[in-house]
Amino acid sequence: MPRHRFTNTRDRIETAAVHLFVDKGVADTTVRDIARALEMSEGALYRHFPSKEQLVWQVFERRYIEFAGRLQKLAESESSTRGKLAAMIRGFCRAYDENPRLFRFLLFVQHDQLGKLAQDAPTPVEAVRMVIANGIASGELPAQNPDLATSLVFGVVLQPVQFAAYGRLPADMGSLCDRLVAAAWAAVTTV
Amino acid sequence: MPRHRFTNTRDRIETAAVHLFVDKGVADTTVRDIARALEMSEGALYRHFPSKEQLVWQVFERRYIEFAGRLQKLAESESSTRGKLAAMIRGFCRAYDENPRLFRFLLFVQHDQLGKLAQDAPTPVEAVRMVIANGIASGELPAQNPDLATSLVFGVVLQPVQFAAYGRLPADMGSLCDRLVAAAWAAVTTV
Amino acid sequence: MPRHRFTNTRDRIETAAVHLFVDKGVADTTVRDIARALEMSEGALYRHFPSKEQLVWQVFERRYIEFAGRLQKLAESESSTRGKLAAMIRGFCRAYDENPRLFRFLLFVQHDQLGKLAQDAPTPVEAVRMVIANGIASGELPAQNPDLATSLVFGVVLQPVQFAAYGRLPADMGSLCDRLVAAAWAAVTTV
Amino acid sequence: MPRHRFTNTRDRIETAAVHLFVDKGVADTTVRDIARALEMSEGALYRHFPSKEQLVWQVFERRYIEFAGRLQKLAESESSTRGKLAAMIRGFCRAYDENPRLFRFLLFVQHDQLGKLAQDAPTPVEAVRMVIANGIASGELPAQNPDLATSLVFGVVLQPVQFAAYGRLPADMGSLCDRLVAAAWAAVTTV
DNA sequence: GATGAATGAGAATTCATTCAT
DNA sequence: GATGAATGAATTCTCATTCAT
Repeated sequence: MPRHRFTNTRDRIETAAVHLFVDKGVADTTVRDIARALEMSEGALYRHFPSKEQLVWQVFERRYIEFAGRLQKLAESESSTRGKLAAMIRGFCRAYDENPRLFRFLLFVQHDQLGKLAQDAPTPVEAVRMVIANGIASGELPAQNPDLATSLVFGVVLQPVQFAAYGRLPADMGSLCDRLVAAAWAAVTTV
Repeated sequence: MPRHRFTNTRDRIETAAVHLFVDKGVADTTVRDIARALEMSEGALYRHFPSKEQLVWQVFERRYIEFAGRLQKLAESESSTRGKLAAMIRGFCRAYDENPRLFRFLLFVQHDQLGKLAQDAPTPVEAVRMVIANGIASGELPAQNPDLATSLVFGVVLQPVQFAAYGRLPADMGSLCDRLVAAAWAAVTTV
Repeated sequence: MPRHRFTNTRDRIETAAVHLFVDKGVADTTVRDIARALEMSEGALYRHFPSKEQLVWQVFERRYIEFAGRLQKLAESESSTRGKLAAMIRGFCRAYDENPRLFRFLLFVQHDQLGKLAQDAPTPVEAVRMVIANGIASGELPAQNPDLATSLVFGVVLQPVQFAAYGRLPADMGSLCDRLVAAAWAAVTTV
Repeated sequence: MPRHRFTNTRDRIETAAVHLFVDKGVADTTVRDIARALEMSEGALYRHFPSKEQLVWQVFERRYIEFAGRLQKLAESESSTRGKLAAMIRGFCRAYDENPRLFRFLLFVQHDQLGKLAQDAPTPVEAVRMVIANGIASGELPAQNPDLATSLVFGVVLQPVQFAAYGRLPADMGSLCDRLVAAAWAAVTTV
């Protein structure tokens, strides 16, 4: 039985790559860096992905959509708008705490990768926006620009993540979660 | 007498560079790109800055500290914590509207450049944090972690800027400003 | 299995580089020149040494110290001062005749590279100086400044090498060797 | 009356250039370096010489031939071969002590410049060689290859200069001069 | 499946030289 | 005569990718 059925090489590559991408930036991480981190030859890496660019993209796409799905599920598990938002924010915090490096990777490369997503791909932004738009429609949230409200929720959640990354806040998002829920709710209900 | 008495070459370079850096990212902007944009030889650029790295850094440092000073002044022009925060947020919106590209440049390169700032250099983060810490001390704001509160303010302001950059929100921050003030205040007063 | 099991690439590079360095000077030899001489890409060269500067240095260091060791051994094989000096001078001549280009390379780049040698690295100069200092101590040589005497020996040996390089003397040092021994001995015994 | 009739700009340039060439090497000395050393613009330098290459060459040629002439005169001032050689060696030492930097410059750039000299240009080597050839013809020197003898004289004189340049011998050649005369004579009379 | 040398297309940077003012 | 910005060619070095073994 091949060993790599359990120690999936592809996953090891992704993990090492994400690690380096976050530490040094994507552009400053060379294929050689990744190979060395894995004690593997450069050529061997190309058996697992077609190009560096594709590696970035594939990791991003998979995880980004996976995360969007998770948020979607969490929203569906609650009935009220407030409950849905709270659940999603908790999902953010948990995702960060589970794998801060991956989370930061998604944040950092967004700018370059977002444009490549299929037009109709599920995204965290869409998931949150949908909940907010429905909340406005149902009267649970005051009338307002749903995009602006969505950006406020993201800002309230992601900025603390950035601060944590720079060491200005403790690395543990879970401990801040309740406060973020409260702040986000306050922000979107105060027009 | 210099060739261009009125069109300062250094400024032209900075403007063109920032333009390209925002569009393509710093790493993907070559010195040749900048030279072409200015219809100037690559070599000529090096009369005006010693390296690409230094160009990025010098633009960042000058503008970042300049902006920090502006925020500081705005805070001092008001007496209440709420007034100070409102003035600063308006300062953010105005700065963005005056030169969205420069603002986004500062946002994008922060990550790499922040560490190079002198330890005691004034920063926007410090300016806001000081106002919040004082507000907590004076009782105008509820007791809370001032760093977390600072991050909430930044999140509420900067995330809409990002959305605007992606076209999800109108480019004009001025029109959103009052709402951002209200949201930020709500976020930092809801513990 | 390496592409060339028997034709060590590193050695081929060193040989070609030395060849060019001697012909055109180090500064006027480009990495491209070396690559072309080897029918190899420039990039490929960098697998074998980290920079042009290091290539020069590594070739110099290895050969220079190797040669110093050879001289040292030759000196030890004789008991009298005269015998030691004669053996060393024969070593010079033989080294030149074996690989005139390498010898001239060492001569030419000395000036820039000598300072990089470890303080205690064995050098040809030290080897000769030691023999002379001992000869003075034992009375085999008249009392005199050992550094000056050392320089006389080097002058008597190396200047003919230079003349040979310019074509003013036959390329074969071996044929001049006995005369050089006699001249060097005369120079250091005539105070 | 123009100032530069006395403070000849051309000479100032040559002096500064030689200084830098010896310190850093010709290739590593930029035109900008020279301009800065003279507090003069780069462009202005080009009024005084047509190219960097020509600057090197012109300094070399002028001084080299001038020096050859000096040696020639010194040889003519003596009647015996021994006297002629002694006078010339004293001329070497004096030339070095007068301007060690210039002397070392001539030594260093020889390799590249010698080939550009007119075939019949007077050189120090020719001057010495002529004296030796005549000495052999007249029987004052034993029969021998005059080129080899010439190289011995040069070696005995120039190697101590090199040692002085590296700090292995005192900078003052004059104090070594008598010894060098004796050593050179011993070397060319011992066949 | 793996290796790592080799490729080739740039990238940043330098610098002698020119030239408008 | 002087200035110094500008040019443009060259140089060192990097790196994603390929491929013979």
